[in-house]
Amino acid sequence: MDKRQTILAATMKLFGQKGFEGTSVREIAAEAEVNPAMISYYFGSKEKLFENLVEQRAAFLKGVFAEVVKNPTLSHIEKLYIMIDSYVDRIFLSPQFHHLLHRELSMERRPQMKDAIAEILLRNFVSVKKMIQDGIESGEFKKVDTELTIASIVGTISYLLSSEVMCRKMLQKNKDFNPYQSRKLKERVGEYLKELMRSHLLIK
Amino acid sequence: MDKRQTILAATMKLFGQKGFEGTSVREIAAEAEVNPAMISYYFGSKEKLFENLVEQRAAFLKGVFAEVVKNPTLSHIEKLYIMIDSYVDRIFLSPQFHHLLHRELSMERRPQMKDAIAEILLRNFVSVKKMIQDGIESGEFKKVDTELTIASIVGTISYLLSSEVMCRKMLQKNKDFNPYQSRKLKERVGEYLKELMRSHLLIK
DNA sequence: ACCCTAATTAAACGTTTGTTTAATTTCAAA
DNA sequence: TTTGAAATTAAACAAACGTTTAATTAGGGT
Repeated sequence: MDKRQTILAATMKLFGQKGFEGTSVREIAAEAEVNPAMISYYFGSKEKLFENLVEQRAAFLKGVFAEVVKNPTLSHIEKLYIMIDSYVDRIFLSPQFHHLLHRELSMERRPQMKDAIAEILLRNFVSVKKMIQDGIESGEFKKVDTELTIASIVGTISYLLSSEVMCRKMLQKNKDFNPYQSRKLKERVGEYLKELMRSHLLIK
Repeated sequence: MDKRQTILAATMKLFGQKGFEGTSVREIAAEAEVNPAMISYYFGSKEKLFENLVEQRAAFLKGVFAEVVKNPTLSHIEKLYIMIDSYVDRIFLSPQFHHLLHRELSMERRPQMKDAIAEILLRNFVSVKKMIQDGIESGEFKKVDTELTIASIVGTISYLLSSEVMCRKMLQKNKDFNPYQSRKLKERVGEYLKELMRSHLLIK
């Protein structure tokens, strides 16, 4: 197996759980079952390792929204449904990576990294925004605050999944309920957001 | 002046900016202009210092929602308006503390601290939930997903303010725009959320 | 079988970490 | 003025940190 990938996987796990400064290079090495020196050898430094991780994961989340926007056979609300499902899938797929990005964003260390992350998170922002504005111009949607509407979509998912403890308490679930792996919850969030957006956007 | 308070203020600033593990005791001491040993002297340890900080701030954010719910002269949507304004005020007042709490929540260190934080954040959750449910039973509100509705309110604000960089990029503002201190933005978020909740909750 | 480069290792590097120690200063009560 | 507890300090502590070094191993190309 590829040792670089093994290290990146261990890094993802530990940075996700304990954050960048909360994780030591030695911990990562132990998790990946490699010698600590291998991390410097392959990545140069802990910080470069972080950059590599974000880069790799970001490439994974390539934006496919641009195509959806252009599709002429779909109504605007149908396009939005696709985007909602896409967001829900994405965050449920790797909530820890999502946390990692937002944790980094909310801190005042490594400003260049913050810029890169904002770039990644907003990659699809433009497409969604354009789509909603098209919907408004076409008369299908009400004249809403476009930017904040997007914040509501992503923010709802993000807040709900901000931690397993929090999610369980909010939804009054018992301890063995695993929010991140619950398909039921995922569907519930998707359906809720679509209903929210219907009443928010569609002209009665 | 009270040295304990000086240290707590410095801690708030630095933990907010760089996180718990990202801030050293010596940095805090320098910021507060005290000897590093004073932190152990007054608080015992860095972790206890953190607990003291959260405790102090949490007391500051005491829940006043219970009274609002009982008030018979207000309609349910009016009660919700008050709660929305309260949330907006709260997060805009000290976004860095808000970040600090959520950062800690999203990490798997110090589980007891996580429980305490979830407790604080959900302190008003029950009141809001009850209020929405009352609104549904009285026929004023549609039968919505109560828990996720609350997640939308808090999540929207939280996501928008997740970082100054992010906020500026989302709203396409220039570099000298300070989101956290913009009264205009605060009002915009409040108005947006009220409109969102009107269309989401009120029966046409 | 030889060679060379890449991979891997244990050990050590110099810093920085949170915390403690032991000595000193401060200052109000006696 | 003396006394004693609280406050404050500089220095030192051991442990952990990210990283480097220097030596060794591995393995395909010639």
